[in-house]
Amino acid sequence: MSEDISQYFAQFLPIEREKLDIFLSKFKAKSLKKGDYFIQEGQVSREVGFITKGAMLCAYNKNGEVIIDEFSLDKEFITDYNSFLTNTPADKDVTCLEDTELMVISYNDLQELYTLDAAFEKVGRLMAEALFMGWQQKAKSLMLDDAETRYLKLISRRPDLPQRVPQYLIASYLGVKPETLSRIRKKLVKN
Amino acid sequence: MSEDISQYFAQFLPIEREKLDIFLSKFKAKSLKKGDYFIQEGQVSREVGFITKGAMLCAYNKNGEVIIDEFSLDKEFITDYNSFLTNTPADKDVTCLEDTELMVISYNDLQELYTLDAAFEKVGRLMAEALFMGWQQKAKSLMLDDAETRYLKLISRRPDLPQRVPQYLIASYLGVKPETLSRIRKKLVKN
DNA sequence: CGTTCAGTTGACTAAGGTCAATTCCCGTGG
DNA sequence: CCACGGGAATTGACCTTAGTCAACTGAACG
Repeated sequence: MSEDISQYFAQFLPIEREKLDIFLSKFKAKSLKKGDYFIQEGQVSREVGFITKGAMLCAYNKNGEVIIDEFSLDKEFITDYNSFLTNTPADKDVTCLEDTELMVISYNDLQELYTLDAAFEKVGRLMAEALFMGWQQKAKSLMLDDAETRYLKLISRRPDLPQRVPQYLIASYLGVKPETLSRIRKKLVKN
Repeated sequence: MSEDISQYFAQFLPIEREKLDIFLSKFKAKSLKKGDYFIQEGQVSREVGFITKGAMLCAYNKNGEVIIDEFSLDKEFITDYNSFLTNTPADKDVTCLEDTELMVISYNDLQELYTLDAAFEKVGRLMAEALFMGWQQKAKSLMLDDAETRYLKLISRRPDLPQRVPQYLIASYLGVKPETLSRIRKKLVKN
């Protein structure tokens, strides 16, 4: 629903209803089934998606091995921004862990909005800044935290994750093997 | 010199000379000595710096241990963007590895520019997008690459770095101990 | 009921960390 | 000009920790 996107923006950005409606009018609904690709490595990502319902997975492929970059659940934006912004092939896969409903906006529509009104340019800037700070936090955690700490942070940030995704994918996200995550969890319940 | 900033923007952003001059007029020169702080953990960063000459170091403090986040050399922007953008205390130190000359712009001046003209808003968006993609690349490398690969990437990206900074700081950047970097280097020359 | 696959557990291995000793480099002062 | 001192870098011996491999358990599904 468009209302979900409205609420998402309202939480961090004051924008007039009228302009918000123009913005929302550019989004189109998209339905994907569990296992479907939203973005495939090597192809250019030409749209940004907003997940209204469902769960998706960003993953790198390291010579055969799947490395989870991020889980994206309801009420989040998703794309390969690098591919989207620079019109170059994506370096990751984005797939659906569950049947997923999206609202998508195309690159061209977004650029058109930017030229239309400085308010949209500002939305773009604030979103880029927010994304940027999120990635910075992620890099910081990768530099400073061990797997156990990152596990605890992940489940506190996304408490429903263990119910929705298999544990071996969480292990991949943490950068450890499933056996190691199993041992981390065992140690945690003992304490 | 202002000209360095002009060139920096020219390389990735078309902006009219007139507007660029307004932008540049907001920058002030700042000189720091080797060892000086540009940003101190716990204090709010209220300005963005552009290094015209010198070398700086972003570092986290992990209970006493220094963890290098990034080296910043000539012709680069620098601040704790998270602190700068959200007006919250910085979570890292930024110090000078060498005597350093900067051009700095304040948060208020930057926000004023944003309201002045959509062109500035656009500059802000493009810079945020560029920063964002840089951090994404960094996180990707932290997830996928081992210390040896990250070392090779670092010295190919910044060939002069080994001459300018001690090796134990590079080890810290790579997330390994000085002994380990020494062994990595030994192995590399043998091959 | 049996197959399948995720998750757990144990034994072993390998890679990086730790600690200590030694060498190298460079600036300072005799 | 050379000797010395101190921090950086290297090297070796040992230890800790996560990875590997294999066996086993358990829940889900036909």
